Amino acid sequence: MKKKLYETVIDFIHEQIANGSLTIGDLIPSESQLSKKLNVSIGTVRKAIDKLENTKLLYRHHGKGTYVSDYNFDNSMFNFVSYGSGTGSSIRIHKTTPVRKKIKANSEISHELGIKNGDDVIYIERRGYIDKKSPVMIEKSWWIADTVEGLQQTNLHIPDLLYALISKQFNTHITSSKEVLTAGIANKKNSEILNIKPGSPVVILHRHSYATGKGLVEFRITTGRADMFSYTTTIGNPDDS
Amino acid sequence: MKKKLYETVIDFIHEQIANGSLTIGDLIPSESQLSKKLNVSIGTVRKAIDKLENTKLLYRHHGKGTYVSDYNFDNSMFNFVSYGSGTGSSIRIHKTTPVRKKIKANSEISHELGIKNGDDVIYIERRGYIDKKSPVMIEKSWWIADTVEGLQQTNLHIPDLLYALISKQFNTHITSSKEVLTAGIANKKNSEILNIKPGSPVVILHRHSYATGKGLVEFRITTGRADMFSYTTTIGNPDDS
DNA sequence: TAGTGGTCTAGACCACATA
DNA sequence: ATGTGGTCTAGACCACTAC
Repeated sequence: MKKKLYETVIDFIHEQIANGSLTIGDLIPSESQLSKKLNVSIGTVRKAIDKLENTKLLYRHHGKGTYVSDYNFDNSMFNFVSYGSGTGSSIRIHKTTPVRKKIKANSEISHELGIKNGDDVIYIERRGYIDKKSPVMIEKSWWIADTVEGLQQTNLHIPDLLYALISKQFNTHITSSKEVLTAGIANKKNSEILNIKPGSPVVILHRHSYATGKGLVEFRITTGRADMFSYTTTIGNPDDS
Repeated sequence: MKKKLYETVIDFIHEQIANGSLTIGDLIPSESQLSKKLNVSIGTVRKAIDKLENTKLLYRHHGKGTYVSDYNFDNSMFNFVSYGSGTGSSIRIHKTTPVRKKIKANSEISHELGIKNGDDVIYIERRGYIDKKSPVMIEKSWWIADTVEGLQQTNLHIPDLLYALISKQFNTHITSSKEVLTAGIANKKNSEILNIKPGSPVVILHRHSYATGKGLVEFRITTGRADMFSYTTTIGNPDDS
């Protein structure tokens, strides 16, 4: 398949972000500048930026320019909600990473990731905290080993925003995710970790994440206290209203 | 504000669907035909169709044409899930409408809809069934009265797909919605309706819906049995992967 | 006034589907 | 071979922002 011109523009911007030339809040070069630099027409640049705006990596401000957004795939649409308020706030959760190792995929995980039983995967278990006390969420994720080889090394610091690391370190850019949310009941182990009574409701989120040019790369299960999370999303294009 | 040309194209297609000239599965006129008919350039037609494809009203098939999709805003991303399976199926739920009336908005509803306390709203209460037995969900919705005046008349049949009626009858086209989902516990009244034990987990969905040219028009609260629903969504643009 | 993104045009050429 | 959507070009003009 021939590479599309607007994809080279997308790749260029991804690269600028990955290598640190561009970071959150930065103004990217104007459309006409990119057009000259990359030798493509301005319409092609616009198409590329349209796509990146859709994925929320960039946002435009008429008359000023186009900025790198702070949109955070890691938080997904699954947000901490402060007590009593129904509005999904975007309080950032601090995460620890108690477990990380390379393992062989069992039948469930290989099925979810579309690989063969026993293939290498890198397993990461994280816990999310609002404050110093007990965690409010447990996050288990399995990565196809090839794409993030080395992530299991304990000398590699994992920041709160895992995908930012994945982008910089492994040149793997998560551009979309599919999430399925259900409600459930905490089992004994999870209730101990989350410091809630066994039988308390929890929200369970299954996520499949896809990277540019690589397809499905991660499967993740997040379990959160039902009293502390809500899930917010938008359907359709609000700009059309 | 001056009307944009591509909006006239969007309006044209909405109208064709609303008046029945186009319906689910139909091939819409080709881009060049629309371009001639509406006296706009083909690029403008493409931009309009891009937008409608984003809202999932249309989908394109290279070499064949552009079709009206069966995408259903009513079902939202909140889908019935069959027992034991974690995959969100798209089984259609049959709905009854036991309550519909024009009322004055209380403080909560007026706040949610951005209107004044005591303004007219049309209240619709519906229940969703998988089979003939007990309902699996309760749906309460409040509409700004002006936009759907007459919806409260009991001689007006409300189909399972409420938005299809709203589109045809009131020329109001829902193009986007914001949804917030939380888990909760069934109160006494709801547990009786849903035929579950009080204290059982339920999923609670708050939805704000927006229509072309009218902004926010509906606020809705849906309560469903946690054992029978999941919520599925996609973040970003899957085509980029 | 200069620079940005937003809209719109009028083509060319390519890739896919159908007959 | 014909018609469809998909990519790409090379402009024009408008609307918003900053100085």
